[in-house]
Amino acid sequence: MDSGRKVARYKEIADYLRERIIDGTFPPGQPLPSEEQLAKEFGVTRPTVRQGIAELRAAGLVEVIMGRGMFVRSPHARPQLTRARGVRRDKTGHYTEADAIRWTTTDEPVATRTDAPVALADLLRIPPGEPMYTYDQHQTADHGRLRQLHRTYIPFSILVGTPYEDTAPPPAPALFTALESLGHELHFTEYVRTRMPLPDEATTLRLSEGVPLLHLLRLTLNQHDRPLALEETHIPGDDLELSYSLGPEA
Amino acid sequence: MDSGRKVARYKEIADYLRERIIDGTFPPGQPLPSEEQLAKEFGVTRPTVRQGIAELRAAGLVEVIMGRGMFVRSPHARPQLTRARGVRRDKTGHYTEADAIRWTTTDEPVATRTDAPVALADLLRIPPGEPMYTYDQHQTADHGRLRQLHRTYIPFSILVGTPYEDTAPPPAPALFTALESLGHELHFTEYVRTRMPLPDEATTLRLSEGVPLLHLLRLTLNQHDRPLALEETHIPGDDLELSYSLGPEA
DNA sequence: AAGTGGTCTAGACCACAAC
DNA sequence: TTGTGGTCTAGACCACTTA
Repeated sequence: MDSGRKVARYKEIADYLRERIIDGTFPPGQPLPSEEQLAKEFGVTRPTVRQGIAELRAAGLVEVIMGRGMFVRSPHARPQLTRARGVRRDKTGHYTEADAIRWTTTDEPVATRTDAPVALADLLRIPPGEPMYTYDQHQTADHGRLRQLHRTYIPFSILVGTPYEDTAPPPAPALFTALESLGHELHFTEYVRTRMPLPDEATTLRLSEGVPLLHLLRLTLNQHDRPLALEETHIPGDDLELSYSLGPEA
Repeated sequence: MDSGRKVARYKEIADYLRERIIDGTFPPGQPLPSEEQLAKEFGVTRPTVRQGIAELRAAGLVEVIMGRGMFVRSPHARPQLTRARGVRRDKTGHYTEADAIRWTTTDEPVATRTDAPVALADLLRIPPGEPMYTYDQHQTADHGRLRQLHRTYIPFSILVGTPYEDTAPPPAPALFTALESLGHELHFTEYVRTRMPLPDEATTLRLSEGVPLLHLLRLTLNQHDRPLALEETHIPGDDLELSYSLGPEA
């Protein structure tokens, strides 16, 4: 007979630990009881304990370090960093990022030719399969504590009849200065999505378990609302926030 | 001897399924082989198969329906909905949301009095513990397909010496019209974060496993950059994206 | 009734980290 | 060497869904 118990034993264990993590009884960084310990206390076997822990790992509430133990994370804490999203022009008219982070690109960026997949072609309002210059950059800053994957897409069709027809323009944000020199007046739309990372994304961005990523798509448009370029950025979703300034619009 | 094998059996199973989900061999909605089936094919026991599946669930790649089976989700698909973030003023000068979604609030919103926790006090630049009017709204739209949790915070100190000292102002966005009538010129800053939901958040927002949530904080400021109010919104992170328009700033 | 996933036991052996 | 988590077996029984 099992009717007396409504919740699974492993869920009781997960709830017990989660409550104390949320209410601060177990503060961030604190080592939690070992699996063996919890198994004894709750009168269950280790696999049952592990099932409970798996729930907390997937929720980003704990971090498990092999051979050392299980430690409290703090996914609800105020993020360490706020990244202002936007594009500025300095006194000389050059475009820079609003957050002024100085990225180091691992592996010098090289322009490659790719054909637009439907999802991107849609945003850029070009036919699917149309060739684009593509920069793929794995960037780090602050001594490796900040990481992001950044891609710049520029359709060939934007560049025909310009000095950049044969020599690729630079990746963003220097790209914007180049585009402006072609007579475009720029504005931008940024799209924000979130999802869990794939294993390789988790590895390159050094995401720990239960940490989602932010997926940004920034579209560059000219004064006729024609899409000129697209950037795609993948950012770790923990410990940072984005900020946008919203003026009231008429 | 285990030396010949580098990767765990359950990981092989997860990789096998993940690859085929990503490359489209198993399209969204497709039922995947049963646990029993996979156990037989890979020559392992069911718990091992389940460990592999747990990984895909946590990544939002599959959805398991009790008694029916396991089905492919599509967390990488273009979102169904784009929500333009921002605040507009219509012809009569009233403030409205840029996305023009017509929310239904379950349980009529009631202004309650709460004391500012440090995190919010910080943003509002008021002392921690200062009293605030608080509206807590669980909103749905599009026949329940859209859901969000929305909170509006207004510090008492903003309202002293105004007609709203005794009668609470309305929640946002009607709040903005009220604030403007007090002589404030408004602008806004929005902060975007992401994290995995807590169990109760997953329940109220009807999030399936492996789906992160978006956490928005929108600060209302006046012409002297004084914070007037704060809104906190929790939104499901799947199947929708936010959009922001970025003008180049000088 | 048959098929699906959900929970749990009671072990075993391994890999890694710290002492 | 000891303690930690990581992997896996070989079952058992239950709850839910569909036919």
